[in-house]
Amino acid sequence: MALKIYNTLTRRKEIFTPFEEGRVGIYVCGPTVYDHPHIGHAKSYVSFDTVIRYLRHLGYKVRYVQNITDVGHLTDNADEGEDKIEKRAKLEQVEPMELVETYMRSYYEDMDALNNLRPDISPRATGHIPEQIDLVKRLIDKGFAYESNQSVYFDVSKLKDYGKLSGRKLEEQESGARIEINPEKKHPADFALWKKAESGHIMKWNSPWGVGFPGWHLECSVMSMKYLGETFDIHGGGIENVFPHHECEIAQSEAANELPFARYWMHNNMVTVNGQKMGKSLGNFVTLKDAFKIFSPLTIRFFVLNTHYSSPIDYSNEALDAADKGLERLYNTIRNLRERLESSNGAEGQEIWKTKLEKYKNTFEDAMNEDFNTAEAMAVIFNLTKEVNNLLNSDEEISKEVLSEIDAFYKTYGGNILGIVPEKTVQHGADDVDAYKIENDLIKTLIDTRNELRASKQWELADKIRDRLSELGIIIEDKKEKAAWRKK
RNA sequence: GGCGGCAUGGCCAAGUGGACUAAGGCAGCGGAUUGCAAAUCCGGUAUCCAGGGUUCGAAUCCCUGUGCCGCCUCCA
Repeated sequence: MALKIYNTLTRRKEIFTPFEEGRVGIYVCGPTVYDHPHIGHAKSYVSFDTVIRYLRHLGYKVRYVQNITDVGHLTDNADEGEDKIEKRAKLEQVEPMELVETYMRSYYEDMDALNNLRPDISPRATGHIPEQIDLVKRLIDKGFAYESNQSVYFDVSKLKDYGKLSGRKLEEQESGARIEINPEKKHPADFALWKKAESGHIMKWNSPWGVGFPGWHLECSVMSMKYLGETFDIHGGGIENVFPHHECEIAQSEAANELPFARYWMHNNMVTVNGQKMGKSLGNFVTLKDAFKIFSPLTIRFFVLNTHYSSPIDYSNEALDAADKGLERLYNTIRNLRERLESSNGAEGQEIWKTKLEKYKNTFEDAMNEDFNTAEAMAVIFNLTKEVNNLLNSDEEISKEVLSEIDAFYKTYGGNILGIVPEKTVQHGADDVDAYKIENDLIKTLIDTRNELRASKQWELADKIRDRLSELGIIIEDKKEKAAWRKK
């Protein structure tokens, strides 16, 4: 079955065919780094990370470009107001570039924790000013842009299909409904390609039109075409950026190149917090650093992937608790499986499991092929998990081959693709023998003592040890062969 | 005002015309297992916001209504 992607441009699910055989170029709008990343970033970048992981699984050679916006675009109405980065830099009394560095590091720190693979190229807007100026020049030369009071605007009336992504028609827009009309523009929908720097503006560059800075749609056009070509496969971003940001990117790029820009547009939906929209300007956002204090990053990843990328999710402690427990159950099984694998000593393989795993692989891929249906893909993993538990609980001997094939399934599908299964199941367990040697030995001693008590039916004392350990966050499980323990 | 989306069991959430007698997770209930637990397994639990229509057949398509949300300023 072929991979299908919902394309915002055509408003339908389409079979994905790359522009160049075997290769995929994908550009995803990155963050503006003027604050710590929040839970909305987690949704967006976990979703696209999974897309990239899956494309690679299918055998494509993927080039993943995700920009860092380090020029603060403007705080309030269209093309007016203060620069966000400068504003924040003033507040923190640092250089804008110092601020950018701090939050860029913070961003990668959190993305790494979420187990997102780093993009192949992370271009920064300030590193591509000459290219941006070039594009503006080309647009002026072609008659798609005009200079006005040392700023340059894109003339939307010159582009006949402006609005094709968002489905807007110029004449339907109620101009000035929410924003002041800028008298420098010919048409209210015209957007800035280059802005004149007012006095006091710090981040500014020389240009043919005077000292200024680039308009906020420009960088994405420039950097995507520089690294992926004038026409490339997938452009991703948040749904709130369909208009105006992505619409303007298309306008600029296609006007300049006279070629189609991105072929597939993918938009992920938003995060609400306790039912309310979360937005930077609303100030109600949950930073990932705060969320990580309560929930593990992989729990958040699991939570995100449990809903389709194009659906909104509501962040709440209850929802995260549920995700945490589900993930824990999965980890329990994988830990048990791996323990069993270590102590297993051969026996011949059970052919039936080969067939079963084949079936699970196919259903998993069928789900992912349907526009990256991660929720369904995870259901496949849980269905398998139930069967694996049955197998592990049964008295029959299990071959090493079967155990390792199941483990390989978890590693590939749960690990490489979904990114929720770690190589080693350490974080809820006691597998990391070296790092916790004393801890491990102490607990083992207690368990041995307790086993002696149990052997002589001194239940009260045995239970007391179990209860006390439980208070310390250590769960003891009495099994047939030996008692196991794990962290809560 | 314009454009777009959503409404599925107690909660979260897949499914978008026919093996749906509706996946999966969480919670709860009954049972198995256990010295008791934990972990695990088994079982029961929804007719898909309301009304109308199309169809041999609809959660899935169309219309109307109700409710919620997003975009039209920056935002992932």
